[in-house]
Amino acid sequence: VIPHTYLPHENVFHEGTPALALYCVRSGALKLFRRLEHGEEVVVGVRGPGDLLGLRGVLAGIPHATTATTLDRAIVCAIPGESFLELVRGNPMLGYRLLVRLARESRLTEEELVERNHCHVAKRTARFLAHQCRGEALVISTSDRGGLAMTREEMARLIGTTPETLSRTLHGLADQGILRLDRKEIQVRNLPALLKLAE
Amino acid sequence: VIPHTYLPHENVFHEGTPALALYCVRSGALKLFRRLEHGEEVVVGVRGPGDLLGLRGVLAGIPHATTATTLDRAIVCAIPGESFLELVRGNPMLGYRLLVRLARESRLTEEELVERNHCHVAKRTARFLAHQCRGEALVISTSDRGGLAMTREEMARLIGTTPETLSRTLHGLADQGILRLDRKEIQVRNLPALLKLAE
DNA sequence: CGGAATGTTGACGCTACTCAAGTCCCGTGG
DNA sequence: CCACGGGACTTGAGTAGCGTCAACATTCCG
Repeated sequence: VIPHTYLPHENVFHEGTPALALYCVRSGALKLFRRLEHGEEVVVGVRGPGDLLGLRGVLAGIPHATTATTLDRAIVCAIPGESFLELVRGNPMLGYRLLVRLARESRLTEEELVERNHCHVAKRTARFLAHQCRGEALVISTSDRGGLAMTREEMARLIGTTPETLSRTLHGLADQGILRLDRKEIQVRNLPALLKLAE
Repeated sequence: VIPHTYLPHENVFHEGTPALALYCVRSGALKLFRRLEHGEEVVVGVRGPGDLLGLRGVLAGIPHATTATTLDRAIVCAIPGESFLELVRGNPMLGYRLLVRLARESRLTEEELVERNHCHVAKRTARFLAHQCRGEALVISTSDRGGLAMTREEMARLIGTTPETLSRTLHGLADQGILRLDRKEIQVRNLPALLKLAE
């Protein structure tokens, strides 16, 4: 119940630590990821305003499965786990609504992960870009208008690939006239085509 | 609340159909899978006794995301969705326990899917085999003792690969003396080594 | 201005899929 | 009983997609 402002690239909680609290995103965006033995970072999802983080750990009484890191400036409220659990136990209607929410969320996560297994990088990239520029045409990269500021490295990880492959993919899209690449900015020139690639 | 016995390879419910009921597995095993545009079948999980199927669809009031098909003979109880929801609404403790269960389940699913993205076929195969022969040494294939009866095709789909690749992988393990392959049966000759591959 | 971080590009290799022969097993029917 | 046919399984050759490594260009920033 205590809002806190995080800077970009701060951890809200860390994989493997006890789930002592749950977090409610007020503004900004965060990524949830796991780290493999290899050290590689696997992004499991991106969350924004209205989303709850760490819910499953708190409910199941197990450590957080993922690390939550801010993508940009974000305001996040921490809710102590114990008092939250008491609240839920004392408030059936809240419990029910959480149940519905968790069911929905769980399905979405499953969908995303299955998609990541079976879609090519080009499609995932198109989807990512389409999702960033909701209806509009400007996205990303050390610019501060419209989209997030992020490096190719970060973008690649969100999409689930490497910077090299992402670079090739983006330039491929640019060659088709779908994007316009300028080191600081990715401009969508042909949204319908992008959406078609994203299917 | 009506138990029903299914034969192997019967569908309990089908992806895309309204989630009118939820199902409780009494005995046997089922696979949950999605079908992609391509027509390809993606197995999302395997469920056994004590597991609930279709929970998320019923709770969220959306169609089933997956198809549930029996792997062998299975007894499954159907619980009408509406009466289940009323039961949950009228029974906070039940709701709370479901919440915990869903949280756990959701995490396990996530883990499995992430693993599938990032482990090689050999490792996933080893894991599958190790999971089948819980501590013992015999598994699978038109035999009826110990494991399930299934074709290479089915096994491949559960592991998330093709029959050809699975065949090569199995014979690779056999060459290392870890397995003994006989058309009707896969025999584990070196369980520790198998477990080490499965990590 | 120089060094570091970031982005781009090329060459290469690896994993696993696809396609296409086979081979083996089994049940069927002559 | 044997020949046959079909399905499951195996094996090989070819290939696609993408990651890795390395060289290079560019920008940022002290």
